[in-house]
Amino acid sequence: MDVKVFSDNQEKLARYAKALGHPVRVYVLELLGKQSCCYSGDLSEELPIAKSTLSQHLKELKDAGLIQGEIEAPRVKYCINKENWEEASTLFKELMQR
Amino acid sequence: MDVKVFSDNQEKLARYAKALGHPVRVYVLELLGKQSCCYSGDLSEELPIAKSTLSQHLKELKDAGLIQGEIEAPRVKYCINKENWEEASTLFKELMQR
DNA sequence: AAAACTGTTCGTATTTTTGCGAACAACGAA
DNA sequence: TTCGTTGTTCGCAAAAATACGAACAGTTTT
Repeated sequence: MDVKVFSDNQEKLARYAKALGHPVRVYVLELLGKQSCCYSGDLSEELPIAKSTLSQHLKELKDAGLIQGEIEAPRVKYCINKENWEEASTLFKELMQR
Repeated sequence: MDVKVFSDNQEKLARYAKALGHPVRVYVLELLGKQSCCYSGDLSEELPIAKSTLSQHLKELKDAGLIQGEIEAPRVKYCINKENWEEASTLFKELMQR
């Protein structure tokens, strides 16, 4: 049976927050707030982490639904997943506005 | 020397987000948004987790600066740490508003 | 086709998080 | 002072997160 303890929104918010819970991922999302899209390679140059590590962080953001990747020739173009981003925004707003 | 890669705000935001990255902690903060304070014992009854586990979650929120605890007779009263909560609110708002 | 470029996946190691029960500490009540 | 209540801390175990380099896969360039 399994009684439900947390609301969907609580679970979702926690999931989004968790995805935001690392400086690298905040960095990426902040960048995507400013410039609509970015390439993994550019990030790799700015950040002092191995590219495999960066790839994992991007995967986390993707799995959480906050970004989406699009293959573009040799590279991968990342941008915000607008729908989920707005959902996250709403959830955070609801929580914080008091 | 250690060159700085992330801004203070990025680090702070990640820290706050991390603290929000668990349903139990979201639950607590949501509650504190509605009712100004709460007691660990009440939470313990509503949530299906051991009291030691709850205590740890509260400690995390405290360490992150989002709540503060005040000893009140036999119990402990928790409430929002207003200053930091507002800082977190601002940081999230800045990130999300686009 | 071979080489170069870009990014993911794999294997591994380390650290952190999550969770529990038992033991403990602080306090008020009997 | 002894007992009960409340909540934290300790010790432990299991799971997840973080990070790296090596190997791999898909394209494009040569």
